[in-house]
Amino acid sequence: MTDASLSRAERQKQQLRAEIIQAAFAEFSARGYHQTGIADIAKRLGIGHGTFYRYFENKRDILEHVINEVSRQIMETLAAENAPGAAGSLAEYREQCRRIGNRFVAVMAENPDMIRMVLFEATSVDAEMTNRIMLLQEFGARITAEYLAHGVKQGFLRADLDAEATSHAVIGLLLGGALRFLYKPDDVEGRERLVEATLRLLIDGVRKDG
Amino acid sequence: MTDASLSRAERQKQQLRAEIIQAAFAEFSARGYHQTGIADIAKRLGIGHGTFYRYFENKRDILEHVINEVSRQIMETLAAENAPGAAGSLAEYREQCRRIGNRFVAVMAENPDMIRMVLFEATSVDAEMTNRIMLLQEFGARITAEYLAHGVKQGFLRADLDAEATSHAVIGLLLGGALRFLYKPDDVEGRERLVEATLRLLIDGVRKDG
Amino acid sequence: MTDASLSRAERQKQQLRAEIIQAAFAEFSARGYHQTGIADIAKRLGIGHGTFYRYFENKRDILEHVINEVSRQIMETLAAENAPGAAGSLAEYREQCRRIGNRFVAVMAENPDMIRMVLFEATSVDAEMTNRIMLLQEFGARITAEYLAHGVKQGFLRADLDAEATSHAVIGLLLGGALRFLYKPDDVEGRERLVEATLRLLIDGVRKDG
Amino acid sequence: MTDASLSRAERQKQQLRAEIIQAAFAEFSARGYHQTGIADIAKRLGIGHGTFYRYFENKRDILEHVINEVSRQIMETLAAENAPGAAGSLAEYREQCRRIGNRFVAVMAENPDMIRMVLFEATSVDAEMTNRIMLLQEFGARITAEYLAHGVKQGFLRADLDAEATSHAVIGLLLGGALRFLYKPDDVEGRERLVEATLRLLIDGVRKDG
DNA sequence: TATGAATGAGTCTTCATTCAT
DNA sequence: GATGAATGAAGACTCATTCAT
Repeated sequence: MTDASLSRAERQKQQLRAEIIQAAFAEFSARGYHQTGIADIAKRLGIGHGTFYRYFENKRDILEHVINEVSRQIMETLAAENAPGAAGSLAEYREQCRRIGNRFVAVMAENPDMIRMVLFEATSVDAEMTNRIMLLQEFGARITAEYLAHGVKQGFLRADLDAEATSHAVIGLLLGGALRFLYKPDDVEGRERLVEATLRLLIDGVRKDG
Repeated sequence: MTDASLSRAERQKQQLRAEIIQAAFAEFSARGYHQTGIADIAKRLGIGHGTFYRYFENKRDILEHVINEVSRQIMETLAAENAPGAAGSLAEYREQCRRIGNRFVAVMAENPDMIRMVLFEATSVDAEMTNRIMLLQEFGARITAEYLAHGVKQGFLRADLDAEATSHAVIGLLLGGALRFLYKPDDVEGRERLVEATLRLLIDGVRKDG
Repeated sequence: MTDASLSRAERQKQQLRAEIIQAAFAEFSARGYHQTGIADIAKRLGIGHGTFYRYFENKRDILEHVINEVSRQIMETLAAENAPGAAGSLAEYREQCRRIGNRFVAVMAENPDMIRMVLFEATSVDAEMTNRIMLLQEFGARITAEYLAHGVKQGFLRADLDAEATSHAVIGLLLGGALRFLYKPDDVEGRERLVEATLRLLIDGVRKDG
Repeated sequence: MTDASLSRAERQKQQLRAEIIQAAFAEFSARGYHQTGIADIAKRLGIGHGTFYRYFENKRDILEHVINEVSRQIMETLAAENAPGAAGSLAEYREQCRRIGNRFVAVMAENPDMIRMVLFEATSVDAEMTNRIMLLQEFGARITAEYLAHGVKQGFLRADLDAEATSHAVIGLLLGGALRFLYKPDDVEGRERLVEATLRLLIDGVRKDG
């Protein structure tokens, strides 16, 4: 994202831009989008709040960028490292799911506010923003569907599995898990049990000869 | 809720009170809590906005009542008719799940804004309100856990099932399904496929000898 | 004020009217005119606040009647019993002043809110009402001037006394004393010392051969 | 109060702050505290009413500052120039009283609304503010008591003078005089007669061998 | 006649956004 | 480019007053 060919001033600008997004994320998460003023974001960075408007159009604009950033991280989490076609057997598939699950858990544990941001704050602004969140879900579902379809083709998931419909159910599983982070952020044991239960439910629910 | 022993005036008051809650629900769902003014609610009913304050303390208060009403409906939907201990076999259990699922779908289909209200709007107001929503989830999970524990005891769900942890996963399934109603309110076919896929995932994921 | 020839209903009406004035006085004194609502007055009497408007035009109107009542009491206190021409010597004059002073103190001690009402509340409403309070002062000054003029004529007050101007100064003495009741309602000893000091200042300040 | 070391912007800010206090004083005096809106104050200065809130917390806050300013001026008037211990004889004492009296008259004549502000408006807001006004009186009384006590010690005021109690009576004299300014702002002759009569009453009322 | 439900004018206050310095 | 002073639209809430029952 940062380019070595940029001038020093240009890089500083990019840097501040990123910091504003970070600060906005922090404030929006902590107090909520509607309860946060532009001045709060600026104050957190120690800059004048007029400066904010040199980097972003308006309050809605910064939310957009915050959500973009969070979306990017979530999508990376779900998509990275594990190609849908990597698993060749149910055991490998189970391992792949566990890896993704653990990665998802790790990211959420590190920053539980990400889920609050996309599910609670972004969805209270306007239809367009809510729609973006829905598309994010859709994206997750599509990735998931590919995994499932691959498993069916490979023969270790049951042949009559409705990959597309099931993928939405799987996204629900992820959502349910994520919400537990918000309600009980410190319940590490409960979280691990939830991961296990979810994986078991998922694998047993989709595998062949289940 | 309405009492035949109440005077005519008293009944009219109860009636208007209920209508204000209805109107507030409609406005909050349509434009969002933060984008809705008390005047909007009053205008929808054709009453003066001062009248609103004869029935509710303030904006936060009406939200509370709206959420109470929605919560009540959701809890009724999940809890009514089907006792956790009613199923005696996997087949009966499957039927029970399908009945609950269909009922849930029917309620959501009739009023998809209920989920928007609890998941999107209520969660953007303050910590206390968000917590209430979390408790609603918790309630759903507890009911679900009873169903699961019963199945384990009866022997048609696998003995090593972690009923409590799994119940949270099941709530996620419900949530995921509900969100589809918001994104694609008119996709009846997709909805039916999702119900089927979710039931299949759930049953196969928990049943014995899975 | 109440007339035996009035019908029973009429007398009840007069009675309630008087009670409303009493209640308004109590509320205005306790919370202040601007902080008191018509509903507060009605609630104190246990009547509907619509009823209020059957007895008084509006909020301003009830204040007018409260002030009239208080004015009447104050004027009675100052004027009653002691005719300006009653004193024939300095000693008698001193006794007369002491009697009036004690009477004034007794009335204020019984109801210190009277002074608050006329000096603090009534004067914060509008020019017309403030003017009425000023006229009340004027009335007090005129009575006082008569006492003083009489003393000059009788020869026990100094011949060059400016009765009219001095009368305003004397009203100031009364005011100053009255304010002490509000600030230190329970300082009985201080009050008695103030009465003594005021009388001494007054008598020595106006007597002949001073 | 203004500091030469302040930046230009800082000085302008101080300036506007002072102007807002001035404007608030003018509006509160003219229409009354309760009848004055923040918008009225802003309009008088030709500034947006949002600007007001950059300088003062709320309506109550500006009143506090107005009263502080008026209090300061009144206390300066009463306390400045004339040390309580300056007079060495009754003649000097009389001159001192006349100087203070004239100064007081001059200040009141220039701005008769000061007395309206402290006595009428401030006392109609809440108990705390009323108490501040009482303390202002108390302050005046204490200064006065020092003058009186000094006179007693010097021997030109009578030995049995109750300086403290009498001081409250003297404050009453000042109050009574001040109220005349409000009722008859243009009666210069009456005012001079009142000053004379008050001084005479005061001096004769406290001097030795009276 | 008494009531209190309904009303909306009026006011405070916040905060996103602009722009002169 | 950065700043923060200024702005006013917007919105929550109160309460005196009216009037149907």
